[in-house]
Amino acid sequence: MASKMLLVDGNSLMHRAFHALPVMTSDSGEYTNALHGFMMMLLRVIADEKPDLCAVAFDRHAPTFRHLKYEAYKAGRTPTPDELRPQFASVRDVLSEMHIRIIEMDGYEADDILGTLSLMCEEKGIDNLIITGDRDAFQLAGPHTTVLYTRQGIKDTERVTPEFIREKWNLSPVQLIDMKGLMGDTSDNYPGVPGVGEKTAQKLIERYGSVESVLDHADADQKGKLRERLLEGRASALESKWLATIERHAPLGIAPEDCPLHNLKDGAGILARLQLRQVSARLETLSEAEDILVSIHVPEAGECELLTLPDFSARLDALSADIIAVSLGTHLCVASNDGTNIALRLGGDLIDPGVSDEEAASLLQPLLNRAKLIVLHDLKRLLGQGFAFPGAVFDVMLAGYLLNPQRRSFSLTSLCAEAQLPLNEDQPAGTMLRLYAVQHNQLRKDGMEKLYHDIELPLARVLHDMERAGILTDEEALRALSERFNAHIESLMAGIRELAGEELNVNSPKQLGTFLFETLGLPGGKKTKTGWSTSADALEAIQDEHPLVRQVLEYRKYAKLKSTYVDALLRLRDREGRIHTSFDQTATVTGRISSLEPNLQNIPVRTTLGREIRRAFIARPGWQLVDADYSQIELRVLAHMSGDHVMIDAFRRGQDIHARTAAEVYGVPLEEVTPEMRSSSKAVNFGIVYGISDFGLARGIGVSRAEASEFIRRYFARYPDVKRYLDSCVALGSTQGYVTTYFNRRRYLPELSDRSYSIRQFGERAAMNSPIQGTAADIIKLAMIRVHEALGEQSFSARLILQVHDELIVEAPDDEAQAAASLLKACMETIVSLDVPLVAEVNIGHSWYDCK
DNA sequence: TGATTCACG
DNA sequence: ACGTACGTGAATCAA
Repeated sequence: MASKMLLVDGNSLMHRAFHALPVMTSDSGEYTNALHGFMMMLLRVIADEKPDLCAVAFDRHAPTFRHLKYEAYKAGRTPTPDELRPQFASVRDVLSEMHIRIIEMDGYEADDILGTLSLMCEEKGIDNLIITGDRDAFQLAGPHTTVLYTRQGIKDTERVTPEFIREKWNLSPVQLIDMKGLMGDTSDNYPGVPGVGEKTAQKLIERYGSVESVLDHADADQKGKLRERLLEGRASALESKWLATIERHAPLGIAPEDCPLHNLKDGAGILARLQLRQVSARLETLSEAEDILVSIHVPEAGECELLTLPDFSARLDALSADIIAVSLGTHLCVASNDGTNIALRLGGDLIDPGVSDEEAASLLQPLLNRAKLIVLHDLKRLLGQGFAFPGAVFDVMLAGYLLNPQRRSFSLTSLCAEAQLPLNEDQPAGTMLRLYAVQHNQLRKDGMEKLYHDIELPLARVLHDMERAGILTDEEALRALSERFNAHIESLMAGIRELAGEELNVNSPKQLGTFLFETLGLPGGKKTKTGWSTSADALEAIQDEHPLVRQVLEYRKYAKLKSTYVDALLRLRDREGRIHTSFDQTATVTGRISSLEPNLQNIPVRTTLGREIRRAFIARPGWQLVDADYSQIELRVLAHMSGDHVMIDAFRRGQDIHARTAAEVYGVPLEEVTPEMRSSSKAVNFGIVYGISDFGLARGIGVSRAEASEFIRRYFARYPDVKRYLDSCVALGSTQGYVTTYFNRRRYLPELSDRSYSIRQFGERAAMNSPIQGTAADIIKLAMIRVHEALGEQSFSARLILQVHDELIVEAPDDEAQAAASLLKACMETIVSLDVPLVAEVNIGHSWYDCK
């Protein structure tokens, strides 16, 4: 399906609407008649024409502007009535709430802007419709351009096409300019040739083709009064023609594709405030059908040809199309929107060696360099395989993730399956182009284009650089820890065997549970789905019952540290001793990134013993680690999103938020908060972020469920806006089926309509937590992109190497460490501006352990 | 493969 | 009458 653009002359339509309707005001006294008429008109056209792109142009009244054309225009115009003027501000507000692009520019009138955009559309083959009450715009009509002319009122419209103009005047659209040059225009205050009206002008242009030609032949061909008038009016005619010509090459810096229509319904709020009931109703009807409005050009993909290396290479060289899909699997497959769809077999066997990844990369690189857009699957992976993408990229994997982060697979196969696109395993590039079209549309419809282009996609390149850089580990330190832990493990194991008096596999929860609670008959055993619980929680509760229990807990601690961390790290070091984790950008439903092989986001820190492992993460000799972490980012996000004044006040004053919470909830002055009061309040703050439940809180701080419930009640009494906000998350999640972050990242919550009570409860907690956790994730992702960019631009040798959800780690040469620390802190604290300050704490040390 | 446990934010 | 704190990944056991 092809694109379709709506181009609206804001000034012209507002004037038309104003004069067509009696003055109306809202209860608060704002004039709304022009606004009402304008919006009714606009929404009707959107409903009828179903455009997917739309822009509204306004004249800009810049007092410093001295353009001749503008002055001439202004001179002939009556001043804007006082009842209309404020409505121009309102219409801008409404349009921006509806995400409709407003364009205005010093030195250009609205019709110049529309003329420029419609020419761009013509060149790209995008059908476009210009809505205006100004007949001058007829000159813009073309093969893809129709002028929707609104007559005296606002209901009656005429579709002006080149054919219409030919029929009516027997002229081409641009010849209307010539006609206007001769006849002039009283309302726009240019004279043309005095005494020449529409009929005469039309006949002359029909015969001679242009003003210049009419004038050149006037002396010889004409006689009498007309000859005299034409000769005398020569200068005036030429100037009038120039004045009547709409500029079509204004330097807008905006392309049609930058003006997508999406989420119009976001304007509902402001329309309600302005009491535009009819407009609201029309918007609502329209929004229901909104998803069928969106369409973009889907390139046709022909049959895929399997080619030999020379043929493939020749076809690549000849390829000039602008959108190129590239897929790398068993075959290197390339498709483009000019219909090309070719494949080359990769790898192969001993008999037929085929083409290697490196050869494929160098073969493809020239195309990657010159293509306007490369569509691919998993940018970070392809960067790792040696491909470079200097230009624009669309990653269908990341788009799929944003569209629904909950799906279990983001493989090309499963993405295509969901979009109902048949995928041939050997030739996926053609299908990928179609997938791109579908996703591009959907992202726009869901309002996630900015999130995609400004956060998710650029982050893939940052993560690639971080993976490649890796972090240095100290082999000696790791070996020493391994042996030290091993000694503990062996002696604990021996002790346990002795106490148990039999061969007991402590690693087996089943064996351990049976032994403790049945063989030994210890009291107070809790059960899980499959048997006795042997979790640390359960064991701590019975540690005084038998000496073996404490030993098991101890054993578990050391075994965990050794196998999961120390030994795994030793295995995964590269030749230089660096560890390269993989960041998975599509693993979480909230928008966080995850780290695997090894997971460097769960390196121990909470216990003294575990924290020792951080001594093994070091900077190169002569370098430092610079570690910055956000302070309370999730609670700050909550304060901002809920708008709760008490919480905002606490952060603005730089107070200890848990202590302040305790003071509020216990009703004591800040100075009188005891460590115990602070500690339980801290647990409640955590609970709030997790989606509070009395049961969960009771377990968290070891009080009765009733006490926890009372605690929560008091908390919400002091933070009423937090309560309102969390409730609204659940309500919104239920009505629209999903919740969103500050940057419009989406999480669907089918759990909220599940039959099972406990699943619905889970859905509610997720509805409260996801916008908070997700917004924090968005913020640090933005900070990572900014830090990465700043380090590069300012020629630092320092590199971003790790992210741990609210913490960034940079490796920097000694002499850059201070500057890198300042840069990190500044980037992280200023990356977004919320109603509360963001605070990042920075530390420099040679090891991760030292960054505390 | 799923369940359990435990490390992190 | 039900059964929960939110989000992850790795090691291990038991089918």
